[in-house]
Amino acid sequence: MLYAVFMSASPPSLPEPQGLTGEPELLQVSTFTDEPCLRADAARNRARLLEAAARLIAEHGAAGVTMEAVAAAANVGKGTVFRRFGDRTGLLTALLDHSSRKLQADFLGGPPPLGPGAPPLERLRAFGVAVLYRSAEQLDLQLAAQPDPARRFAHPSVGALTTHVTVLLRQIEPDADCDLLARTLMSYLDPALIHHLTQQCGMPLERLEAGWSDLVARVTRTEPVARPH
Amino acid sequence: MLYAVFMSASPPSLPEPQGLTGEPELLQVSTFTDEPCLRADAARNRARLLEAAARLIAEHGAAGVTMEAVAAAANVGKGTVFRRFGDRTGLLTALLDHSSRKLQADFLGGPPPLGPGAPPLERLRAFGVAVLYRSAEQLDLQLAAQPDPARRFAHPSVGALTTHVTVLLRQIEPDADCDLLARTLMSYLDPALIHHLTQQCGMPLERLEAGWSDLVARVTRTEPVARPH
DNA sequence: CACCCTAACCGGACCACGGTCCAGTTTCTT
DNA sequence: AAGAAACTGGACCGTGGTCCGGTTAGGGTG
Repeated sequence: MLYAVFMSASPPSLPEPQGLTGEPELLQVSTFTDEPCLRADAARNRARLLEAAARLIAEHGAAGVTMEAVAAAANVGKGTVFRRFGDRTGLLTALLDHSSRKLQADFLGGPPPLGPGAPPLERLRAFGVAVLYRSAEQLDLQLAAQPDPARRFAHPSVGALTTHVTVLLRQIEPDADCDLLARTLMSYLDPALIHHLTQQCGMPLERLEAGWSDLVARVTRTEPVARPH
Repeated sequence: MLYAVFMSASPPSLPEPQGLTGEPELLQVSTFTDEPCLRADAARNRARLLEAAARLIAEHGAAGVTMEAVAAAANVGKGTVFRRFGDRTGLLTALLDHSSRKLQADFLGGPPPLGPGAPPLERLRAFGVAVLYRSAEQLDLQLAAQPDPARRFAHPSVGALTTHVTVLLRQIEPDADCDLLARTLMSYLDPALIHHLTQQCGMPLERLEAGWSDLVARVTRTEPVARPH
C-alpha cells in the first residue's frame, strides 16, 4: 500500500511556492502542489496521519476513516488533522493524490496512446479507459472523497482532467462548444456513476468501456471503432 | 435489500397520504405515491412540517433547513421528523415532490412536444429544456436534496426520468446501448452541474440549452437543429 | 555556539447537526 | 370499553468542524 506522503488539499493561507514536484514539468496544471517546507514536526505528523488513514481504510474501508480515529491512530490531536488537510475530503483526496498525479503525468507526458503523439481521438479513447479502470480500483475511496455537490466540479483535480478533455476535443471538433461536451464526457466517468452501474446494476466494466468508446464516437461525430463482438 | 419499492424516502413502512397535492392521477410510474392513509395526527404533523420547512427555506435558504429547526418550527419532536421523512434527504425530496410530479405528468401525458404525440427526438429535446429550467428555478433546494454519492443514481425520482430518456432513445437509436446513453444525457442535467456552470462559471442558461440540443443531436447521430444564431 | 523571539504548530475542549431509541401517549378498530 | 398499532418527543450518541491557550521549532543575533 503505497501512498503519497506529500500533497493534499490545503486549508488556510497556503503558501504555494515553486513546488517540490520532481516530476517532469506538469505545467501549472499540477493542481496539487503544496507548501514544500513544512516544519519538521508538521511533516512528520502529516506522514503519520496519511499512514494511519491508509491503515484504517485497509482495515475498515473508507467509511471507517473517521477524523478522530485517524488522529488517535496517528497519536496526534484532532485539530492537527484539520489544520493539515482542511476537512475530511481533503484528507481523502490526499490519499488519492499519488494515483492522481500518476494519471496526470501519463496523459500529459507519457507514451501514446494516452500521452502526446497519438491522434487526439485515440488519446481521448485511451483517457476514458484509463480513468475508468483507475476509478474502479479505488471505488470506495473515490466515492468517499467526493465533496459536497456544490464543490464537486470546482475541485481542482476534476478541473485538470476536464481541461485535458476539452483540449483534445477542441482538436477534433473545433467548432463545437467543447467546454460543455467535455463536461458531459467527464460525467460519464464520475465515480458515483461507475459505482452505480457496476455495483448496483451489475454491469461489467467491459460494457462501460464499450460505452465510452461509443459515446466518444457519437460526441465527436466520428465513425464507431469496429467492436470485436 | 433488493428493491426500490418504496418511494420518496421512506424508512420503515412509510405511509404517505394524499397529502396536500391534489394532482390528477400519475399512473403507477409515479414513483412517489405512498400509502394514502396516515393517522389523523400524523397527517396534521406532516403538513405542519412541510410548511415549516418551506418557510425556513424561504427565510434562510436550503442550508437553514436543519432537522431540529424544522421540528421546532412545527412544534413537533425531532424524532417525528425522522419517522415521517426518513432523513434530511427525504424531507427535502418531499418538498420537491410537487414539481417533480408535475414534470412527470407533463412528459407522460401532457401535450406535445413534451408529452406523447411528437416525434421522439423532439420530445427528448423538450425534455432536457424542461428539466433544465425546473432545476434552475430550485437550484439550492435541488442541490441540498442530493443524497450521498452512493444513492444518487439509485434514487427513484432520478430513475423515472432516466427510464423515460431510455425509452425515447430506444425509439431513435434501437441498436445502441440506450441505458448507458440515457445516463449520460441525464448527467448533463444534474443539478450540481447546472449549478457549477451557471453560478461558478457564469454561463447563461441559453448556452446550456443550446448545449443540450447539440448533445442530443450528437448522441442520436442526427442533424443538428438550425440554431438561430 | 548559546540565546531569544516569533511564527507556526499542537491538542483537546467545545459546538452543531444528523440520526437512533424507547417509554409514554394517542388514534383506530372491534 | 379496551386492546393493539401507530405515533410522539426528547434524551442520547457519533461525527465533522472550530477555537484558542499553551508549546516548539528554527532563523537571526551577539
